[in-house]
Amino acid sequence: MTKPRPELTGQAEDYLKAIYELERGDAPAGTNALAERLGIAAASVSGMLQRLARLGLVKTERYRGSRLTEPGRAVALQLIRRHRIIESYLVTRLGFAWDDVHHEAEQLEHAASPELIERMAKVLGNPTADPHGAPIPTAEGRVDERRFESIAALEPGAGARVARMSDRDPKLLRYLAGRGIRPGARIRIEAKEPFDGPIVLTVGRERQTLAPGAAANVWVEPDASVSAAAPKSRARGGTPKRRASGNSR
Amino acid sequence: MTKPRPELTGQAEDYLKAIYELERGDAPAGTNALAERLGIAAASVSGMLQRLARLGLVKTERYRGSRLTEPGRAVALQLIRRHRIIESYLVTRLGFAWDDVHHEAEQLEHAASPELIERMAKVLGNPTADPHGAPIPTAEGRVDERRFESIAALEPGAGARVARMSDRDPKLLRYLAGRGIRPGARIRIEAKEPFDGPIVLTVGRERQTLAPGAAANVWVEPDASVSAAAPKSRARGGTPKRRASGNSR
DNA sequence: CTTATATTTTAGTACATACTAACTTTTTGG
DNA sequence: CCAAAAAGTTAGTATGTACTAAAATATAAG
Ligand SMILES: [Mn+2]
Ligand SMILES: [Mn+2]
Ligand SMILES: [Mn+2]
Ligand SMILES: [Mn+2]
Repeated sequence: MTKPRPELTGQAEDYLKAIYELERGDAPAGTNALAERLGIAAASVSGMLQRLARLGLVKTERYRGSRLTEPGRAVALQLIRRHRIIESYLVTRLGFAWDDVHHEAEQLEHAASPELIERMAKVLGNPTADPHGAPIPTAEGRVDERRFESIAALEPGAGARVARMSDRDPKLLRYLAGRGIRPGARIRIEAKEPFDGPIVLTVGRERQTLAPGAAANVWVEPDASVSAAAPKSRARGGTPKRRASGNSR
Repeated sequence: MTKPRPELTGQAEDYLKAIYELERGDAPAGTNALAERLGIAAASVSGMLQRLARLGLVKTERYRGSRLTEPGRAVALQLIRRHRIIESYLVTRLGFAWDDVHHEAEQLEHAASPELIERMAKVLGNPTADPHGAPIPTAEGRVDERRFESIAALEPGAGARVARMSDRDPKLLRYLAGRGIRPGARIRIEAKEPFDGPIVLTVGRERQTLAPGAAANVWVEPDASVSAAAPKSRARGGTPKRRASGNSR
């Protein structure tokens, strides 16, 4: 039943992926957000969105934003599958550094055939997450879409397990990894300065301080085994904590 | 010293590779030949050649043909290196069929970074030939450029070792492999019918008949150990044997 | 030599993708 | 509710790459 969708360009694929990553349940992906994410002028994005709409891959509401149609979503998920399997393969079979594979995968994802991807996946034992903790969609397009909270959203006293981190900035990844922060790591928030101040946390048994800009790129799931420990002091600050919502970027 | 040549498109790279493969010592690559090889209209090729000339990658003599400049040749050789290492990797590490990798490599060669290629090469132990017997240029751009004779050019009685075969047509590759003809195989020409008739040859100890159209895609090096055996009957035919020249395709 | 054929280039067009500048619509803050 | 700011779109242009049809040049045949 899979229609032989007439070869999309790599560019178009990247747009679909970006929309997938930016639309948030009810909220469609904004043109400016897409433009920034893709490093392309907003005007150009407008144009491309119209083409994608014409192809039935996105639904655009003028001046309001865009969301994927079902076919568009399917394309995006396949691309994401390719990306994440490639990343996994490069790290585990070819010795790439985990902070360095994103860029390579960004290119290869458009050139790798489904056969290649399935062969890689098989060699790897059909992994379900990439090196950065991101879930890998199945060949049928199913994917774990749970959203996690970022470290920046946790309150002092909270314990958590790092589930996933953004792979887009190698420098940031290296910085975080150097502090022991990587998928699977257990952390506990010790203190949090107001006004977007630094976050003090324990990683393993090291105490670390993290800028909220960095913390926003690390998503965690609650971890009861660590949680109960520290004193649940009322958050002291002034700024009303806006729940820094799930896994953007 | 390597100027940061401003990212060529994959298309442009493929043109350069095609020119490399089609120019023959003195003879420049013809526009029509390029067009056929690339599956593109001759008029379009004319246009691209002008752009490549403007970039200093080819030298075109109007109405006469094109040849690579030194920089152009360097680009072509790097592309060929990527192509052949990818083919080798896919066959030996990912279980691809050797008659099936060409198409995949044709895409990946434009997306794979030098780092990826060198990592693959290392894992493979820096191979010097791809699965079809084609030599792999070094990272510095050195390559074995010997030309071999095709089976079609051999006289009855001649013994030879298969050095290399065209990888462009999977069906043909499967056909030939099914007859034991693959790089390294030892053969001997038993008879050759005139007027482009079939070629009778021994592969291992099997006797095979081969159409000249197929034989033209297999290149061999002389093998003295087999050569002396059969009776060197004078070629019987009428057609003056035009030396079917080296490794085209 | 001269013409017919083969090869190659030019002209004109199209599509994908990008840009900047100018304009329109929506959102926000007073 | 309204003006300013933010977000998004349109207009006009550019580049890469392709096409077909027509013209130019080179080569082969008589
Ligand atoms: Mn990409
Ligand atoms: Mn990743
Ligand atoms: Mn190619
Ligand atoms: Mn090959």
